Amino acid sequence: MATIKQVAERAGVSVATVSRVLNDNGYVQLDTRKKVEEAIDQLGYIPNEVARSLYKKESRFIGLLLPDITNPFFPEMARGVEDELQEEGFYLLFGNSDESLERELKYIQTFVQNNVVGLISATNLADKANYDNLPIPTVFLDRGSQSEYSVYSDGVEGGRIAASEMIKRGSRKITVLKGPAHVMPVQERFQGTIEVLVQANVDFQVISLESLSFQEGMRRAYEIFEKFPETDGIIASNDTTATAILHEALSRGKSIPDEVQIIGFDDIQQSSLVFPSLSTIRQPIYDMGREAAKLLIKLIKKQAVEQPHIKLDVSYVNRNTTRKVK
Amino acid sequence: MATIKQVAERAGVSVATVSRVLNDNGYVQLDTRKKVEEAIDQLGYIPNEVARSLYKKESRFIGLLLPDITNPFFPEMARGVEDELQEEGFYLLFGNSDESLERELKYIQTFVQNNVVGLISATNLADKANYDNLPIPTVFLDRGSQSEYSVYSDGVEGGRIAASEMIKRGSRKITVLKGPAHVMPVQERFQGTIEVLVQANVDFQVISLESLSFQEGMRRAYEIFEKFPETDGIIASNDTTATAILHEALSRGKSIPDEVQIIGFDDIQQSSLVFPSLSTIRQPIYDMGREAAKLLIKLIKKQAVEQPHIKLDVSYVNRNTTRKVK
DNA sequence: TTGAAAGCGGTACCAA
DNA sequence: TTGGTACCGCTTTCAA
Repeated sequence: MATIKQVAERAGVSVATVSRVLNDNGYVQLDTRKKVEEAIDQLGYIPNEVARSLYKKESRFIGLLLPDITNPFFPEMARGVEDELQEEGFYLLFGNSDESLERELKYIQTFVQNNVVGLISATNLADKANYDNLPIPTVFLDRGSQSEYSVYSDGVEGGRIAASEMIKRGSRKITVLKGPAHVMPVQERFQGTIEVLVQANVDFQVISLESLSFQEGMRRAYEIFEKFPETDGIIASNDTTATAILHEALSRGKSIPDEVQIIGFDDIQQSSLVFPSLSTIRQPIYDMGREAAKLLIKLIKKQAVEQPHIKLDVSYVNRNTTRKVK
Repeated sequence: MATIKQVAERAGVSVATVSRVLNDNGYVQLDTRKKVEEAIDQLGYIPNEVARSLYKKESRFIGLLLPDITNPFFPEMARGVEDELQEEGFYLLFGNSDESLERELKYIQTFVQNNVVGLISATNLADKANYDNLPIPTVFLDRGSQSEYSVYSDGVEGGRIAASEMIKRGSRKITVLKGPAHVMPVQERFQGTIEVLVQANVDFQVISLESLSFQEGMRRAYEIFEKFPETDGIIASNDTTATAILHEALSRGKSIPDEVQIIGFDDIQQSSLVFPSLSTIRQPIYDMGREAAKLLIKLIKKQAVEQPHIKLDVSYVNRNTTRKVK
């Protein structure tokens, strides 16, 4: 790997001059610049970003913290983040926290140690202490509006929509899934749903979920159909649990959506591929990632931020686990 | 952010001594160490990895290059890589190449500029030039055995298994999908399949795919059912295209698996969630990621590598798009 | 318009 | 057992 010094020698100038042509600042005579550029070409020189980062106390890296990339919700989000960053010349350092506060802290520390210039976090931590007095801006993704900077979608409204679609489409004995307490956006959905259900005065039950996994969905689905066999509509916490419920219903010979309607939340890719395809509340997952990156870049560049909390709209996606509007 | 110098001052020792306690090498008197540790605690000091990296000419980062994390095949792989790395104290720098040679090169360059110590690449590049005389070891993932170090699964055998299961389960007019020429592992599957089909002397057609996307799968599915309505078995290039074919078949009222059997390849998560659930050839995706990371770490540590090419086994997963063995 | 040199925050060699 | 210091590769100030 060639260094700036070698380039300088070859071009017969000082390193300062090379640095000037590299960064295109300060005065450089045209022919001097030419000589330098030739030397750079000949040596195949690329500047060492580590040295730059050390001096400038900042890198081109942004840290992205996710609960688990294996959860189909997150790849799309990560892609949104990356696409936006990439356009702005930033790069991604990435870690799965796996719901471990310790692992999360470890990643944050490593990020900071490496002069990362910003952080995007989509973890579900109960505890914000990990993020206190960080020397870099942080944007929280998909976690409601409680933090200083955040990008999220309108969970309460999504929950409302789910409930009113369910009612509109004829369900009268509804079971609502309540996601784990520490997952903020899932609580908001739940609230929105309950609000509408209470107002409309329809019968409903609540089943609590310990996690948002497929397996937990299966377990609870079993419980639902055993305890509340008369249920004719299920509002799930997310698409993964909705899919689990769909499976359990199908394997019990329930006709979907005729006997039971199901509405999910998120609109992950696979929701259109299950059978029957899943009606759901769509979050603009990719855009959420993109917006978070945009906001973070503004913060990094110290540009004015008009909206520290960006709330994106959700919408109902009508597929085949719900009936026609009556 | 405290620096080593501040720690040294506070502890009343030299930076050299602080460095020694930090790295736990060289002689340090017990009470000196105590003083230093106290100073570190009081200042909340964490060493700057950038400075370390500059001096040592290596970081704790490994670059991971993927075609597209949004493709459900890759998250699991990335997770395998990360889990292994994390245990060894390495971190992940990550980029989606998006099938663009240029973008790929850009990422590789950035990785190198940042003293990354190793590279894992799962892209489909036709062109290996991007990887020539890199100063760091590279492991190629899911790309056959042609490169110096590689981790992949036995595609040829997988293709054979798919064909023989298809025949065993009664299909006699088989359509085989042929993935894009530049995607190596997909070609191997194809070869294995053809080999068995020819040997068994059964009727078959080949349909070429321009990509492995769901949309392309839909297009070709249409073509298959129009051109070869008598097809009674379809061997897809991967699970995504298999799922597309399943949809098209279902929407044409074909009974699956009675009229047409379908076998996919990969066993991505969603394959067990589609309906009917997809019979497929399972690749150990997570383990592939993990093995690649293991191999790379060996290379980085300059440990002996007995196996530069690691081929993992595939297996048939019997689900509901295939019939009982006759 | 150019170059010399200090400094970013560590590590490691050598001398004390 | 400890400290002084050169050095990693770059940027930037200051002087020429």
